[in-house]
Amino acid sequence: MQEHKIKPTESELEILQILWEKGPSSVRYVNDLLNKKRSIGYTTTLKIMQIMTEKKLVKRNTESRSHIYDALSLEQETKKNLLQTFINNTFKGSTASLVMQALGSEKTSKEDLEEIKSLIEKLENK
Amino acid sequence: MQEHKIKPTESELEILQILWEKGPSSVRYVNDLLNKKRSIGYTTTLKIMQIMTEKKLVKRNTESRSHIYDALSLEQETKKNLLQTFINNTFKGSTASLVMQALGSEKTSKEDLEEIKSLIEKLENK
DNA sequence: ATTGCATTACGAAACCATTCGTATTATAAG
DNA sequence: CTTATAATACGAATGGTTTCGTAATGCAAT
Repeated sequence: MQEHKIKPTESELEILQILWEKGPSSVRYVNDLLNKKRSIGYTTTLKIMQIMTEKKLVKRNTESRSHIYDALSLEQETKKNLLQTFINNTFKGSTASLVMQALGSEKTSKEDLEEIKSLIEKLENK
Repeated sequence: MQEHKIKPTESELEILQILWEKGPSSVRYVNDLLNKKRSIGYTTTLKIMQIMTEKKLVKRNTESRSHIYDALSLEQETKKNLLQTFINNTFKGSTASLVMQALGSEKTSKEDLEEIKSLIEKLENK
């Protein structure tokens, strides 16, 4: 369990997503991946990851020449927190409003709709 | 249709929610409502609303002594944009992931679940 | 050991949101 | 008209993110 609310910034979240997906990584590796999406300098990525270390969003292994960073916050936990904050700010705390808006305005595949429907049915039978 | 992406800050969104719900309002009125949730100075609220005017998030009528502000962006449109950005940043663009996370980790009432289910069924029959 | 390269460390600049103190202005009451 | 009150205008401080230049450092190859 975390002490403080985990609220990564957009840049930090970008990096966390990479660490969650790829596992422990060097700055070089993360920066290369980021640059496939947008232009960002190496030292910028480094700086953000150093700050993330101070904030305990990641931990780093400094044994080898190039430090290896690993996410400390869990993907699920973090997304859950971010989502809760977002629902509170934007949909006045109503999960249903969020879901209606999401499904209503976005194109979701038949398979995804089916999956969501069965989740709902599972939730209803509890 | 808007030229630029509408991205109100948290404070601005707080104010927009009030304007959407209550209609055109004075700074005094908005500030009083805000202070039911949290402590915020009158001139702070004023300043934010002035900035929102510059950003064209609201328009203001300066005819009377106390200016009356009105939301320029539509509630639906704005929330849709914010949601899309959030899904992109946090759920890699997957609406289904967002919905699963939302329904899975939050307690949603039976009525809401039913409503969502019938929305899904309506979407499936198109 | 020296050189060259990649990495980390440091610090500053630019930008933006938030906050509020103070000054100015308009209105209403007397 | 004068004064008190309430509103707006202005500007500045604060705090945080993002960005990057430059310096220092470690490592590997010669």
